[in-house]
Amino acid sequence: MKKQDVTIKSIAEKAGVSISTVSYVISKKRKISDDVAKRVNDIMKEMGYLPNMVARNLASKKTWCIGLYTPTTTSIQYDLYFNSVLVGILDVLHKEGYQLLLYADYLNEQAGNHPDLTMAQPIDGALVMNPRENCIYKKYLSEMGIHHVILGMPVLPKVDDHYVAHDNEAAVSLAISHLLERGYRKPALVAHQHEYGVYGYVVSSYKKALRETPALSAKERIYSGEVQIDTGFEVASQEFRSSDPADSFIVQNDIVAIGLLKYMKENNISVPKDAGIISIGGTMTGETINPSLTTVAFDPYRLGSRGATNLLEIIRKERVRPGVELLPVKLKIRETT
Amino acid sequence: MKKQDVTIKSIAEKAGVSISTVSYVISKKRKISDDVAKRVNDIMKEMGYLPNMVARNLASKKTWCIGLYTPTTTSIQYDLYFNSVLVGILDVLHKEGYQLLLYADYLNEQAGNHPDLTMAQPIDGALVMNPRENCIYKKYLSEMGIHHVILGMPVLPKVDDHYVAHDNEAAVSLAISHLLERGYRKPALVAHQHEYGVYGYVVSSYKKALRETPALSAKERIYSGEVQIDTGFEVASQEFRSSDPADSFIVQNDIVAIGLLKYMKENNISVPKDAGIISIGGTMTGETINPSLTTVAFDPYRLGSRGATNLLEIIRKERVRPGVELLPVKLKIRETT
DNA sequence: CTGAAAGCGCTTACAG
DNA sequence: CTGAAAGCGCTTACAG
Repeated sequence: MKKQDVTIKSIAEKAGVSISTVSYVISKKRKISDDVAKRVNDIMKEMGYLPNMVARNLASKKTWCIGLYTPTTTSIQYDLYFNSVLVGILDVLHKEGYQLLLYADYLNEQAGNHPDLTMAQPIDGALVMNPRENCIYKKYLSEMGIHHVILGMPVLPKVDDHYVAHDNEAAVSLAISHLLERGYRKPALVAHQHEYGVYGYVVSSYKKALRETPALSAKERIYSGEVQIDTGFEVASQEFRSSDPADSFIVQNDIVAIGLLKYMKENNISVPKDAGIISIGGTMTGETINPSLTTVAFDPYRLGSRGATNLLEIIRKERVRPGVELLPVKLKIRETT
Repeated sequence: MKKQDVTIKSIAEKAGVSISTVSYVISKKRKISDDVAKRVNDIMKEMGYLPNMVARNLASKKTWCIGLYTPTTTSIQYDLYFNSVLVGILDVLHKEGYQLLLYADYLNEQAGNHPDLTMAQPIDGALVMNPRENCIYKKYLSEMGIHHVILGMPVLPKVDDHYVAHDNEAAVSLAISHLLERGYRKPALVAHQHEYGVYGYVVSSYKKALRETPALSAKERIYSGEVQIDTGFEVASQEFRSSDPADSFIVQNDIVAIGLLKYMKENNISVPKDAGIISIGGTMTGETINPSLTTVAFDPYRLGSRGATNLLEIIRKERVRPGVELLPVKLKIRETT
């Protein structure tokens, strides 16, 4: 008899009790006499019994699975930010006995129905990382009435959205005041693509700072692009060929900063003397490159663990009101400013 | 009626057919008359019916879930290698309609039973990344008769092990001959910890090269440690304080190389002039640091996708014999040699 | 303290 | 081409 074939029924027969008794021995939801409990437990151990979770889930209407809907695979592939978020989530779920189903965002790329949705395993709740405009997953979760928490800024936060995000507006103003202090006057902004929720916050915070700070050039220099080296390179080449180039760059990602640095090195623009760079939400990558990158640091591990914690509270009905949590950010001055 | 409450039964009633007919309309395992099929399909669409996968899985004894057992969360957190492997896996599973359950390796850290195992959702198969000696997961999978493929070298490959790995032995000899070509004579090796399967291969390949290459110093300089910056720093400080220090380092990871570089910078040891560094299986990290890191490049995306592909073949019984696949490696010369 | 039974929502032989 | 029914392996009211 293979271990997989040992069922609650075979245990019950061998122990001479009913299957409900075995079930209660396992779940401890009912008082069982000591001798029966011992006999059942011994037999379970002896036969290497492991309950079939699919059957349990079907009967109890609980899956102990959480879904994680991540950004596209291309952005996962080069960004350590994802790793820390993931680990934060795993640590919490693991402690509470939940498991993680991972979905990469193939969906928004293409129209129409998709196995990710139609064939999806039932889950008790979900985490949605950086949903884009019209995120199909988010819509699906809402329609299905599945609890979910957003990691990052929703595009248009609704009153009943639960989310955890870093305070991106504060991050931008921190970045700008640091640049100002260092003597830069013409900061450019390289934001994520506009379909991400964070775009609006970052851009408006940038515009506001330009408006309200007389010392800064009023000219808005706003770019956006994918998380890849080329994005930074392209921005730099456009900007430095303009008649009135920026003297500093705020980027939303270390990878983009690498592209900027590459262009500047090739064109003998000295950092931080001729131009400064500061990233928002930088990872270890910014620490290891040369020159090391000044950053407004986020805490992605915390983002993941807080999101998971809030989600579990919602599932357990311990948390009812929309949980909106803004995580603090912190300036780390390094060599590029 | 919430979408979640629409079942096959409610569809059947509304369409005036039996539930088996509805089931067959969905699965297409039986010829259904066009008008019935159309009526059922229309009603399903109208009511937003999505099959309950838990019930389906229980009845059909198939879960469409694959488990991924990864290394510890600490090593995930700083290593982009993991990301590429993950994306390779996801791409394949996604195409074939499988979903991924992610398990981080908390288990080997602690003794005794664990929810990861006892409460595990049933899966159709598993991928085990870099199992360590006495890996409990691997043992569990074998005992349960669950198909699995190892990503990376098993500690002691058994005849019926399926695995996909990079050719680490070839990587080491490639590294050594490159160092030799560059004029280095006293290479040190910084390997992963010995409980990982790859340790033996890397070390023996290193020893063999020293033995068989008269031009090389015969002295073995072998270190091992965790994937973190400190490891490299420590190794360098030990080595350079010895009476006969190495003139070059082969490391199994970019992160460790960063530690080496840090020590050398602080101690005015010039790279590549005074000492060379070459990594094995380097990621984008090695490309972005300064000086950029010479590496024997692996293809982690391929590792993931080949592993997943092989696993699905095994599950479908298209592959019976142990699948052992060694992936080729490729030298990328950059600035540290 | 324990058991017999209904039910979770499907799939799939069996029968026609 | 279609239906009635058994079964997947559990949980949990219901009954005693």
